[in-house]
Amino acid sequence: MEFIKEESEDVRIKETFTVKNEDSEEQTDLMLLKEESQDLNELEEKDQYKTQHDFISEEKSFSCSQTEKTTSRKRYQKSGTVGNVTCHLCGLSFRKHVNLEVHMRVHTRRKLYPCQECGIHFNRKERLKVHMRIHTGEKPFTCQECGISFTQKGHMNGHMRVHTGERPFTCQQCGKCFTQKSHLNSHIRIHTGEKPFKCQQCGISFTQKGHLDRHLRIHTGEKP
DNA sequence: CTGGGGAGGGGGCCC
DNA sequence: TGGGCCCCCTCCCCA
Repeated sequence: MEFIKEESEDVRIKETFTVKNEDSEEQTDLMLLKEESQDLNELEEKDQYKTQHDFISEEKSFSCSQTEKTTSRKRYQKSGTVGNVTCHLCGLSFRKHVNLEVHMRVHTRRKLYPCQECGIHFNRKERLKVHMRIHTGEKPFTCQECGISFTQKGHMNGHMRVHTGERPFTCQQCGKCFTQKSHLNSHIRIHTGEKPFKCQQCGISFTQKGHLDRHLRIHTGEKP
């Protein structure tokens, strides 16, 4: 599995693809097509129209999950908001040209810093440096309250809420507070009734992806 | 089965 | 360019 972990968006696309196509030979062929398409894109960056056309074809060929693409897109748009520069391949906007250049590596695969341990590529050396802590076990940030250590300072800061009791994320509907925004977002679905994660086998829907994954084990017979 | 919550991986953006 | 902050998403566990 490591070989597909080059970059998160690719992982998502390929994982979705794997679910939808069970013929491994076909997968391989299409994977090659994808590679070729990307190489083509790289070679013909100057030809905007053709490159765009290729990218659209790629989407159709691989039945990339629209929701996953949308999620990915939202993530970029959230940070990039309405920017001055736009990616001609996927339409995402960025405030600064330098951010677009970094983003373009998603399409051209110019992730220059590979992890020697697992092969994941990163667009910045510092990202790789942080990533390497997973392999080295280095956890430079230690909670002074309980001694638990973390690979990232932000994670330690989040952890500190366990001790401080701080719950900065409040549900506007019921007033319940949460330590993490993603947990609030999950909670809000209780009020909206939104259950985006649906079992294709029996139609039962879930508010959290993890709950669907757990449910799927009923069908697969998997007992971890 | 459901909802809540801790922890961790990785990306965007700012300085 | 590198460091840092903040954020999103996911995994997994517990009640």
